[in-house]
Amino acid sequence: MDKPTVHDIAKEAGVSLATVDRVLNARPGVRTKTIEKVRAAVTRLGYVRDTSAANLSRRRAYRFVFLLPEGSGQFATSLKHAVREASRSQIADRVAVDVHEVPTHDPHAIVRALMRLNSDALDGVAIMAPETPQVRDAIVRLKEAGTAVVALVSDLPNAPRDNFIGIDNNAAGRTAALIMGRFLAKSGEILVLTNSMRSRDSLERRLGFDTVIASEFSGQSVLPSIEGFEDPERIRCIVRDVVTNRPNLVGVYSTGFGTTPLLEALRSSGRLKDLVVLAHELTPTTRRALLENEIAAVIMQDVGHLVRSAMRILRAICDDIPIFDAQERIRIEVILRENLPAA
Amino acid sequence: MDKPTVHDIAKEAGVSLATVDRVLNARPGVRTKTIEKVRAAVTRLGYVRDTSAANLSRRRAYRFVFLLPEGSGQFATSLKHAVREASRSQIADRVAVDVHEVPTHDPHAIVRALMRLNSDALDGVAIMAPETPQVRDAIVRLKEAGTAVVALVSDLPNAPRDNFIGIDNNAAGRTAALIMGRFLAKSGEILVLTNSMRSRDSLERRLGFDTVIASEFSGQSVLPSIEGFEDPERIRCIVRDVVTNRPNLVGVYSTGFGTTPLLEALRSSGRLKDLVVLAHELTPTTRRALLENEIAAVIMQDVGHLVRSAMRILRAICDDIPIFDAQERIRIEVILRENLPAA
DNA sequence: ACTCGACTGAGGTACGTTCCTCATTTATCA
DNA sequence: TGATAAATGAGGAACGTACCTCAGTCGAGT
Repeated sequence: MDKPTVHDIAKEAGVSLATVDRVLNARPGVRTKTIEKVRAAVTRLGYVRDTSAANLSRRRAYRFVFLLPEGSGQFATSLKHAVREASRSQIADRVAVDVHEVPTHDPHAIVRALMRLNSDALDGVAIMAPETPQVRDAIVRLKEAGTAVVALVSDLPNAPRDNFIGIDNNAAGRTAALIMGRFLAKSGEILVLTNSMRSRDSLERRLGFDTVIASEFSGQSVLPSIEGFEDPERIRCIVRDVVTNRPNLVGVYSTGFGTTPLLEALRSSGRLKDLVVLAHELTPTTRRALLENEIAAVIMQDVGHLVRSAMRILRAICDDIPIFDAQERIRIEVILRENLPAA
Repeated sequence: MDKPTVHDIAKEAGVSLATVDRVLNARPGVRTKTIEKVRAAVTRLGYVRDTSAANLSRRRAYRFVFLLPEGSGQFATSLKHAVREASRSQIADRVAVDVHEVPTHDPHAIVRALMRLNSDALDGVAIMAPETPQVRDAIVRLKEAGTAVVALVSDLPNAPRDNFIGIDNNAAGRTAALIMGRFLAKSGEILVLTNSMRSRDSLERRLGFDTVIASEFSGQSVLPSIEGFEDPERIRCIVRDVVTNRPNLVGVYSTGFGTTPLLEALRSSGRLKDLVVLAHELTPTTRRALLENEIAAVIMQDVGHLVRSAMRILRAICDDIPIFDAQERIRIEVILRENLPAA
């Protein structure tokens, strides 16, 4: 009736506890035939290892590093905050997390940060960074040293990362397009502000957006992307320019960072209330803009979920246990003024 | 450097391990002064009890019951599925879950099911049922017997439930209204199909919906609610009637069960594609309708999250440890065709 | 000062697992 | 067939906590 333990397995298989242990932990010195006997007993009794007891016994401690974009961006800040919060919860039981900040726009700095990581004192890494050949090489090295690696927010599909934790950015762009198309009362031009076309997530969002607008809202035309490069002044400048020269502008889609200067520029142009504005990520800026009806909708991913997911997945990889996908799928959330989560 | 243990606390406080144990587990026979000393040591060292070791030691096993609406409704089915799935995950470590199904429309049956529960063999209950005085009394009894009780999906605000796990249904209705209002190209009449005005969640959704339509989309008028009472034939009938007699109908909002017959009736009327239809909960029916562009949007709550949350919260209540709110907040999710989660 | 009861200490066992050591058995090959 | 290595058994200590017993200490009231 009770959950079977290793002792039960030993009895059932007609072997000693030591042998069961050797089999369960893949230690050498057991005949294939004996291994089979133990395996059979395990399935027959439906044994599942008690992870907490196991971790207690082996004094397991997980050491994880989060490699996040440095600086004051609101999204990055909330990510860091989420990491801190998660490390104080039950999920972070027996795990020590370090956050390393790197300037995202500098590929060398990212690689340097990756190289600095000491695989001996490390069990897993969660990386949010654009993919470059050097980054890929650094990840190969980490993997070879036996470190678990997951990509966060922006995928690194050509690197041997164990997992990607984030939304399907193409679908996010498509979703934004659908909302934009249906919210727009009249047809005209749509401005897309991206972070940088080098970063995979921005690119995919733009692609998805264009596809849906083209196929379903052919009355609308999408202007070439503006790259913000995280430079507020640059963004303000360009946006002002577009607003002045494009009287036919009806919508704006901000795919990444830079929503704050964007809104500033639009606000001062006096045309903000006539435009349908969509942005990504719920930050103090976008929250306020939603409440003021300046932004129609925000596409977001739950950073708390993102971080907790990363921790659970890193643990699962370290322990070589299966990942519970349903729990880890990051949703593309659509936030309107009325379903704004409590601050 | 390492995490402090009870031994460290004992040393730090200058008392014996037994005393620390007495204090930590609120056992009698310790002077207030000594309690203080131990408490001080705990905060000074930042001690946190190792829950897995504790549970291992006390051979803790949680026995929970989920009281869910019986029958074939798609939402109820997916809830039950989520319970099964969750009980096979790490969250369900050391917990045994039972699902009891009750006919929701029969208040007596619910009460009978509640009375049948044996508090001695039970640590917690998650209930999804409309609130009636009898239900409230039964919950009072459960609480008095020391059982943890949480309300699921539909709140029981006047019963002494420990917690409500579900969305803010008023906000959900408001969100639906906002989408409806912005999606509608022309003004007209909106039909609202509810489950039953007796059930709290339907009522709140309707209220929120009306408020926002009235205040922000005054061109639209909302027809009196149709109560479906989970009777497909009845729903088909009434909907057919409304569609025929209301040429000015522009939108339909289904707040609960009954979306399948609703869509059937609308489809056969030939007017479906001209209407903006909103529904609740992602089911095979609504999923398909989204893909076919029959439904514009679905408001949903993640049932998997709901169930896992319920389990975590029930555990937390049993162990008398704080609840990690950020993780437990159930989001009002807006699902469009493009951000449909993978099946 | 003595007694009684409340408080405290010391030590043990247990939970299910890991990871030792050491002795013993079994299979394999010369 | 004996030597040798491989496989197995038996047992114990540890992880951090809970909970038990029993003996000892302390303080208050008489």
